[in-house]
Amino acid sequence: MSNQSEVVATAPCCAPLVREPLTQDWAGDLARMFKALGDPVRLRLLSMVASHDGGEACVCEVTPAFDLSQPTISHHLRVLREAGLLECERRGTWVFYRVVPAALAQLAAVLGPAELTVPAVPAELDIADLGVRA
Amino acid sequence: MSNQSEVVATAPCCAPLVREPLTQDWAGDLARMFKALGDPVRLRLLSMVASHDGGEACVCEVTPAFDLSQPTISHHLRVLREAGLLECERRGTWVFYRVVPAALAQLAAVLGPAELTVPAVPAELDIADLGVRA
DNA sequence: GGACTGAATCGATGAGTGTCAACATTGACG
DNA sequence: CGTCAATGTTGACACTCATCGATTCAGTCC
Repeated sequence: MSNQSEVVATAPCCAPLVREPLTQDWAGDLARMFKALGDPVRLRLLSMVASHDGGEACVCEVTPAFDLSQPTISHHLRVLREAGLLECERRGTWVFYRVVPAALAQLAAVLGPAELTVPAVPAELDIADLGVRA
Repeated sequence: MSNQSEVVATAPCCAPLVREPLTQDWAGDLARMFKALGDPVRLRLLSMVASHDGGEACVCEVTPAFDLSQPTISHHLRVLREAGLLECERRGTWVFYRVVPAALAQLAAVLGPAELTVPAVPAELDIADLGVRA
């Protein structure tokens, strides 16, 4: 609704990935994180945790959303945790997961025309546009 | 007080992934792209192409950087191409690859400026460090 | 303490993936 | 034409991964 206009097209120098070839070590680290995201179930898990109230969710809250067994969900959560994208904390009987913002920020920064340099305006940049333009 | 912090407070919506649970379809599409990035070789390939002069590079220019056979490199390039992250064009004997900026932008946007998700202490979150380090 | 609930781990299995050697294809150049 | 160099494709193999059932571990409540 509001004028999102041409806010996006900033950042002349941009993502490290575009600026110079990745080192082998760095590519390995990043690949481990991207690989963790390379599964629809894990992506949805991450999103559900991130968008849940308080930025955290317990396993029993996210499990019913999938047609998968509890061990499988637990496995995927572990993959995300070992990739550094999620962290967990036991509270009584339940285990709560929440995202690690810095990890997501790192990935976004590597990929993208970093919105980091954008001042204030980008309330909503329409990803829908970017997506459907195949 | 007129800097980011206030904007952050008034802009609760940020990355789609954090704002609401991903739909199954969307997660599938995104996962296919992330999976393509989930390999160190492919990440380096993408980076080498993106950072090459003119934003494009031919296979013979990137292949020597790896201890892999040429068919293997070709395979990885194809995976990146089918994921929509690269596009290629034949020019004489050579085939030049270049990145699809919109695809990278989409992924970066989905992951989102996690900066916005941390309302309290945005100043101390040094994303630049995360990016360029090492 | 004993029974119950939520979550992680283990072992197995079928599907998927990275890699290579061998072959096919495309275009350049005598 | 015919040959050569640059890429893509195919088939095969080993290895990884997603998934499940069964089991185990951690806490709570009676």
